[in-house]
Order: sequence, then structure tokens, then C-alpha cells
Amino acid sequence: MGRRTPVDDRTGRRIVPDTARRADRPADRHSGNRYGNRPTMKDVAARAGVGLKTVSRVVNGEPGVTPDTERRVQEAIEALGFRRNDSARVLRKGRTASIGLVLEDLADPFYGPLSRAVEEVARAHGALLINGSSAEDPEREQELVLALCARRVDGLVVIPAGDDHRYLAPEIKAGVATVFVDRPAGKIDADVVLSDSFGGARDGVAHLIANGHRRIGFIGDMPRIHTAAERLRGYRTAMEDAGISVEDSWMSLGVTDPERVRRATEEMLAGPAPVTAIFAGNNRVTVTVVRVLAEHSRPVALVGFDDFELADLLKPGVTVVAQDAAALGRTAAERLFRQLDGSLISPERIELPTQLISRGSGELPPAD
Amino acid sequence: MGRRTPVDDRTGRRIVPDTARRADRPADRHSGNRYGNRPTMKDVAARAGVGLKTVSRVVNGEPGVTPDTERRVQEAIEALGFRRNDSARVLRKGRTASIGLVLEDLADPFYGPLSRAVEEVARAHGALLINGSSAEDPEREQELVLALCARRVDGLVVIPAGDDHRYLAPEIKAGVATVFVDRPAGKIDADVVLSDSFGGARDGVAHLIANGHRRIGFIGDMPRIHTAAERLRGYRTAMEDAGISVEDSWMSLGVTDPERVRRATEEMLAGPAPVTAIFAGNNRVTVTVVRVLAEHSRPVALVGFDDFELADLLKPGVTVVAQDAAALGRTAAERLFRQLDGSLISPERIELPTQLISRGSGELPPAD
DNA sequence: GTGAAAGCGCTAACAG
DNA sequence: CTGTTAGCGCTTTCAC
Repeated sequence: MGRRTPVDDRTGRRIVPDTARRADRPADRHSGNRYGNRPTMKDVAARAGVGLKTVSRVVNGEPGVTPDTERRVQEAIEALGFRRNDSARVLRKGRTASIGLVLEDLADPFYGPLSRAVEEVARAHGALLINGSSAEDPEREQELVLALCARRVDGLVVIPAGDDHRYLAPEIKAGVATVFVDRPAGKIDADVVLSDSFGGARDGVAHLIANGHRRIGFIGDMPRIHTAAERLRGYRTAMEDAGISVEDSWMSLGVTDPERVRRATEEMLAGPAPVTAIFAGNNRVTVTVVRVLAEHSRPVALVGFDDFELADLLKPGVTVVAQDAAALGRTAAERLFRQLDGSLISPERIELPTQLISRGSGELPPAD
Repeated sequence: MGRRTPVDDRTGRRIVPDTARRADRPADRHSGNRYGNRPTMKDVAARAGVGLKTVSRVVNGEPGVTPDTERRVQEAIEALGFRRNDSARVLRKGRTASIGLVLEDLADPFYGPLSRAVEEVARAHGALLINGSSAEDPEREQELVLALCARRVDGLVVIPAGDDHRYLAPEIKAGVATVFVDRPAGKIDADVVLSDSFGGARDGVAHLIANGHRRIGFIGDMPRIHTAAERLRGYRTAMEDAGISVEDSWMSLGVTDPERVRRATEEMLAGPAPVTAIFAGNNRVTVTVVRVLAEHSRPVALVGFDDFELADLLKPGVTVVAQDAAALGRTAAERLFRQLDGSLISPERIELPTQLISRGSGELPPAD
């Protein structure tokens, strides 16, 4: 046991000299109280001259306390600057009133609104949101999810990076409510909320075909990502339905960083029979394609999956297949809390519709 | 004590019939274990035939365990699906390895990168990030901050909505590392990291003046927000330095929702002596002003505070005073962890420079 | 209406 | 190298 700090007789609270600032904190590590000498309910009880449980009652607004006692306790709380330690509470109660959200990248404009929507629902249920970015790395996803489980979050909203979520089975069995969003879980049966990637892409490509295009390029994300695969399937289906046979050089799948997408776009636009239209698989791709097309002489039609800010102000406006990120998040979070209620029985797959918004770029006729 | 669930002799783990799904969970509330019947270190110890502390050693990678014992413990962990309960750990250790971030709106494209940057730094220090949006409401900010303190986050990064943070004094004294970002704390001495709003706005407006403008409008956020006030001050200073006396009708301050900004813009552009240029106080304002100007016949110069995606692709490109949201977040988070190290002594104010990026809209000459 | 005792699952301190 | 004991600060239980 380290040196003892002096204690005020009346309050029972440790007296910390004014000079003991942050730099001194490490020295306190061996004192009784680990939280920077925070008062506990016991301290409050001592100061108010009541029992521990009475303080607990007051703090939690439970009935069975005389107004007078309550006042005394409140005063002690005020004077001591007491704040209930939820860690201890959680340990006892088994519920943390917090949920975890694992997504790909909080900086991506698609996930901001989604995250905010989840947060709003959590807030309505009195829960806090712990956020983590997987950076599209399955290992990091798992690491994050398990860290959240170790903190005993009540529930988990996951935008999967990996395609094997068996590691979550024990957690789900142990009662962690879990909802997957944007992409389905892999090798595990769980709730999932997604946009109709297949239908949206098919309609978007069909829209280009209806405007006279036949040589249509598709630039998307890595095919191991479910949405990317579905959108590609939508593209293929629309082409097939129109009796167009797709050339390999019209399709490009891979990471959606600007360099690769730029190169892919330029390749499709070069050669003797360039594409006259492009379908972009997500907002990151669309933005880069717009950039490339802006430098390109011949007009090329474009439809992008995902809406984005200012799409309407570009020249031409960018036609998109819009999905509602906020609705995705809200739906998932609501389902999560219904799981927690116990009012949900078996996992379900919810698919939200997409919407084609014509703004000009998708209605450009073929250049040749 | 409620009904006992049958226990498997070999594993010591409770056997939950296949029909006992989520709907049954509430009934488990009175069983010994609150976390959906999760195994504890004690269970693992029993199964591995070792002491509790040995399990703890293995789980935490502490030395002093024979490879053979370790293997047995690992097997038990695996078999039982054990996951350390960090709530209990936190209670004992006094550190949660988590930090809180309170910002205005996660859905705002300015905060996504900032939040992500904070998360990255937290991750590098093994901490998780708890995120909350204040919706620019001081009460909600306080509510969130205190909820985070109750969870005993190790530190707090706050983008203030309110201007009185005295409620945080006991927390800071108790050892919660705290850094304010984007706006300074109110009535309290604390670390703060901000952009040079005053200098940036002054330079932006001076840029318009240098391009021949004299009737320049300013549309900004509510003046109670520090950055808004500073940017207004920058505007006034630039105008004054140029010997231009500002008319009241050239300034509009208030909430930055599209309706108000649209109205404000239209008013400035109407009348006998309309403004020939506008300085927009943040990215929300800029985007709306761009929209209004797009419908306007006469060209109007524009410089906006904050950069935004696609600003370069609009016609004309939008000249902006850029601030680095990610750098703001990174700097703040790094400072937070240095506080936690104990390597920081007194609160400091760090100001990050802004950068004027010319893209065309700010270089348009006056229309008259 | 109030309080004492037990214990949530873990780690620190110390004993073997 | 391993295990036992005592508590972290709170809620639960039950007695007064």
C-alpha cells in the first residue's frame, strides 16, 4: 500500500492538495479509489448521515425516501460532486445501455447519416453508441466486434467487412442482439437490413439501355463485398435482358480508390469501341468517374449507385440510384431494440427499395 | 433464485434447449449470471482444473504460466466461449480504455473525417470511441458528457454546443482528460484545438476585395457559436482594413438550415445595390448559396469557409478557406492521450492554420 | 422508510 | 509457477 492521503473527518473524502494536478495522478494509483479520488455512494452516505442504499434510491429516483432525507442526500451529492459510476452498475445489472456500431469508415459520407440514425434510435432507448471503423478489413472487424462484446454492449449493428461471422455465434447465443446492415452476415443466421442492390443496379443499367446505350461499362467494388457482387449481377441481368453480350473489358471490379477507378475509366473510354455509358457501383466510384469525365471531350452517360450531395448541381446533373442510408440505420437499430425487448423471434432479411433519380447524366444519348 | 437450468457435466456449462431463444431471455434474469449465461473466469478455472488467477494470467497474457497449463486454460476458454467481462475489469482497474467524442452532428460531412481521425488515435492507444451528437443543443451536450463521465471514459473530446462548461470542472479535477475542439470551452480553463477562423475569414474576404468587390455579403451561423463570431470578426476586419463601411443588410447570422440561408442570400441579391460577392461562413451555408446562385442570372462571386467534396467540379469551381478536419481531430486526440500520460502540464490553445484555395468563384469580378 | 449484507466478475496483493 | 483473499462501487435481497 502506498502512502496514505489525508482524509477529511467530516466528509471521509480524501483531501488532495491544490498542487496535486494531473501530473501527480499516477501516484494515486495505490490509494483506495482508482477514479481520481471520486466520491462514491458510500462517501455521500457518510456525509448525508444515511445508509448506502438510501443514496442509491435517491440517485436512481426510486420511491421510499422522505423528502427531507432526499434533500440531505442531494446536498451531499452536490457538495461532493458525486457522479454514479456506471461501470459498477453495469457489473451488477448486466446491461450496459450501450450498443456498438461497426462500419467501414466513418469518414465516408454514406456512413455519417447511417451512424447518426442509429445514434438517434439508441438515444430514444437511453443507450449510448460506441462506434468503430473496420477499414474494410475483416480482421479488424472481428477485433472491434469482440472488443465491444467484452464491454458487454447490449447490441451490435454491424456493416460486415468479412464474410465469415461464425465468431459471433457464442455472443448471439449469450444474448447480444445483433443486426447486420448493408451486407448480409456470412455463415451465420442473423437479422440483416439492406438496400436492393441487385434491383437498383438492374434498373439503373436498364435506364441507360433505354436511352440507347449498348456498350455500357461497370465499375464497382471488390466482388467479395456482397453489395458489389449484387450490383454486378444487376448489371449483367439488365444487359442480358436487353440481349446485349457483355465484354470483359467493360467490367472493372476492385478497390475503389481514385487511382484505380480513374485508370479503369480511362481504359473503358479508350480503344476503337469505347463504352458510351458507365454505371458506377458506389458513391466513391461515381465521384471519381465524374472527375475523369469532366476532362473527357466526348460526352459519356453516367448512372451512379448512391446519391451524394451536389449531384444535382454538376453539369450535367448526375443520375443516381439512391439508397436511404439513414433509413437503413434506423431500421436496423429499431430491429435491434426489438430483439432486446424479446419481441422478435427469428432472424429476418429486410430489403429497402432504391430510387432512380434522373438528373441528366443518365439521359445523355450515345456519342456515336 | 429462479429455476435452475440443466448443466452439462462435462463442460459445466448450462444447457439451453434449442427452443430457448431470445424470447426466453427475460426469464434468465434471475439466474446467477446476468450476461445471458456467459461463462466467467471461475467457470474456465473449474473446467481447466486451475485457479482463478491462472485464468486471469492467461487471458491477459501475463507471464508465469507453464505452456502446458496455458494450453489447458486456452482449451477451456475455447470450449466455453469465454470472453472477459471488461465491465468488471474496468471496475477494478479504474481505466476504461475508452474515450468519448461529443460533436454536433455525425451526419455533417465536416465531422465524419474529424471523428475518424479521433478514432484512429484512440485505436493506436488501444481505446474505443464512444460517439454522441449534441445537435447543437447545450443541454444535450451536457447530458451526453455527463453520461460519458458516468461510464468513466478516460477522456473526452468535445465540440462544444454550449458556452458554459463549468459543469465539467469536477470531472476534470477527478482526472478525466478533456480537450475541446473547433470551439473553445466556456468559463473553464481547458485544452482547445481550433482552426484560425478569424484569420481564414479575413483572408477570404480580403481575397474578394482584391478582386474588386466592395459590396460583400456575409452569411454565417448563430453568433453565439464561437467560430461564427470569429469569422464575422474576420469579415469586419477585412472590410475595415479596406476602408469599406459595412451595411447591416450585408450580414446575416442565424441557423444554417437551407431555408434561412436561401432567404438571406436572395435578400442580399435583391434591391438597388445588391452585393456582388458573398462570403459563406461554413460548408452548409456554402452549399446552399451555391444552389441559389445557380438559379441566379447575374454572376456573383463566392468564397466559402470549409472545403467540401466536388467544390472543384462545380462551374465555376468554389473558392474556399479550407480547414483540415482530420488534423483538428488528430491533434486533439493526441493531446488527450498526452494528458493521460501525465506528460502535459497546463491547458493550451492550439490554432491550426487555414488555407485559401482559389477555384474560380472567388475570382469573379464584380458584376456591375 | 431505511439499512446491512451479499455478491456481480474481475485484478491486486500476497502466500505458498 | 500457482492459488487464495480482498475488494472495486454498485444493486439486490431481506430484515428492521
